Amino acid sequence: MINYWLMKSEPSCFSIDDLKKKKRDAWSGVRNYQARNFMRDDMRVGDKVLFYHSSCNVPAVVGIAKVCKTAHPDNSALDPKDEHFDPKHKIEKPIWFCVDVEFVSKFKEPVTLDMIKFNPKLKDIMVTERGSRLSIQPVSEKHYVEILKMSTQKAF
DNA sequence: GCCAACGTTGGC
DNA sequence: GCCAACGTTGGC
Repeated sequence: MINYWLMKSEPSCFSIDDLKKKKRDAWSGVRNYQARNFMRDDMRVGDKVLFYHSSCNVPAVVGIAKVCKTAHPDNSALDPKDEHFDPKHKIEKPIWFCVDVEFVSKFKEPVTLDMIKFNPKLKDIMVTERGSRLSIQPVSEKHYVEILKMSTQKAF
């Protein structure tokens, strides 16, 4: 039984192409408790991830990744020079966690936020809910499959 | 750059 | 534990 997720990243910071190049990487820098809890408590190896580009010209799901390592302490929080530094996070008492994700595929055409909003089958997906800022969101299998389907269709 | 929505912090 | 002030996210 695997779960499905949507994970947001600003492409200027870390894009699907960056992940493709690196093959796999730690999803570090999350400093939101709800998002952390999803990673720490619910994500398993093999879970599928919709890679979403946020805060950019065309917000969109741009590809697929999968979880390749379960949660471990996110020690970017230890580094005072890191923008995600958190003095409350200690080696012996970590607060922040991240999973590792592995590149699976990049869509030929992104499934844009507009396309998602326009598709009635996706009308209750979390990412289009008002004020939905959570950077890691659970996605139902139906929604996941529908977005995959859209990624193989021509965008009109 | 604006701003609505939401999360976090800290005084009380 | 309340809640005002502040910070952040992210679409537009």
